[in-house]
Amino acid sequence: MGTTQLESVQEPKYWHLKTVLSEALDSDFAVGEILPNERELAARFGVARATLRQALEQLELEGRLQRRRGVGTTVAPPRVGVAVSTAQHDWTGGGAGEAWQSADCRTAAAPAAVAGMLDVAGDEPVHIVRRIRLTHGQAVAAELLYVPAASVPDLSAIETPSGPARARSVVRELHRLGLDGQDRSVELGSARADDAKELDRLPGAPVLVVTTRYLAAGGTAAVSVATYRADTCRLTFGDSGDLEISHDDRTQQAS
Amino acid sequence: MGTTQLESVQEPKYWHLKTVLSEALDSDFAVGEILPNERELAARFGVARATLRQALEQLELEGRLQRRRGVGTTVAPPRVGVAVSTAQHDWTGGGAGEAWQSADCRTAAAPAAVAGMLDVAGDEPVHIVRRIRLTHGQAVAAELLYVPAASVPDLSAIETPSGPARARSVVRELHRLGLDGQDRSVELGSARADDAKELDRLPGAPVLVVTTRYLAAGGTAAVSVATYRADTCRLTFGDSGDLEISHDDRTQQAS
DNA sequence: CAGTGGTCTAGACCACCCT
DNA sequence: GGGTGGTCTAGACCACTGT
Repeated sequence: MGTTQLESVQEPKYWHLKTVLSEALDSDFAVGEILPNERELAARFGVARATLRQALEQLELEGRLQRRRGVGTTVAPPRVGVAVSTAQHDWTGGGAGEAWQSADCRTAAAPAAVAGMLDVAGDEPVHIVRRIRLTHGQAVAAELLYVPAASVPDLSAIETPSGPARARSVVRELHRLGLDGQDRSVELGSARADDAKELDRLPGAPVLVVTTRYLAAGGTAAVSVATYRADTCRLTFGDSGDLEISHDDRTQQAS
Repeated sequence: MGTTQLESVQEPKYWHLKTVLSEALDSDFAVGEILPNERELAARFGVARATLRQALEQLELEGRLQRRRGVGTTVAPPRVGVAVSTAQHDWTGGGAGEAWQSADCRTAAAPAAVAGMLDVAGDEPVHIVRRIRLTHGQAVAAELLYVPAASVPDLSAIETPSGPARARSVVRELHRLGLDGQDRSVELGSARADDAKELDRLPGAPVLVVTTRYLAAGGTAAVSVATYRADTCRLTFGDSGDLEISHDDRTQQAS
């Protein structure tokens, strides 16, 4: 019959929804504005809530929305550019409005994967420094810095054996070593419970895991595993001075 | 009554499931092995399929599983380290077993965000080169390389106006410019339909979006937007020679 | 064709935040 | 307490892959 097959394509509903919402966000909403709640949105678009949520999840993954339990869904600001640069390094603390905040230090065996990158046995205890990275007052990353005892020989063992003060001591001693180079890798992960708490996210939230091996005196002086909030961060690797991308670069869009 | 509250903690089922599955993968399964299907797994753990799927999704996000419609769920190999280095660059093609494969070239206006990074007007047409990055025969990244006409003045306009041959010409001309530096950023995104197809993933699959601005002769010579499969890739930024991390570093785990 | 993962529904209850 | 997002269920059907 004359049933014109409009929408002949078999595009998933949630994908189409995401596109529609994405365009609505561009035109009808300001940053920080709160959206109608999920039940109402679902009703408005004539889909089940689960389907709507699938679309919202994608938009959150792309950094366009921010959802908080008990509060609501808001339009997210553009992602923050976070420098993970080579030069102005930074176990010192970093520049401008940014900072690593040493939160704690304990001594324990490193996970096998980390022990393998350090030059230590799997069960040898190392200093484990916990740091939080703040940008504009917001926590954007949580880091575990693994430092073999051999890297900080002058560390006075008598001082406070743990806590923030100890953490700062370790970082200070480490800094005196100088730095020959570093190897770094970035991959996608999901937040462990403790990291999630520091980052004000739910466990399992997507994070960018930056693993750095610091080289000094011909060996591996330390290994850092930093988890950055993937929803709000854009990692920048400056190679020639800073740059400010006027970033309305909406990560990806439907074709 | 005497209902002992075992499992008093309020840990989501899918989270607990993920942990259990993760340990099972470590001990009972080999890379490439196929898991029981979702309906059976769900039954075996006494949960709804949707709940099981939530756990599988997380494990896939962390690169531990690979799911293919019509086939099944298999245990994924460790992530591939993909060099996104500073030195041996690489609009030339790259080293060893790796390569960018120029697939196509067309001329059109760049998206607003890209035009802003280039020094061109939003509606000025630029060369858009499509390239695919192969590693061990597998496509790991799809790239769009935006090249203003001004960057490749010697490009003979008469030659094939589009297609792979044209793409290679543009890259060759670009390479003759030399390189003063580059700014790079990495963020999480979701695959557009066309990228997803190249990467053998479904639309919306998580990808690492690497945006690079190539600097030459005091200006921006080109901008590259490359989307890497987040499930299989670990981006490496070597700063001092190569390294081979014996990487059984399982991105993240429950505490 | 049978079997797989992918999408979708219409409910329910829970954990959290605010007032 | 009322409203929000987060979890979970038990189904159904679809799209794709292999044989």
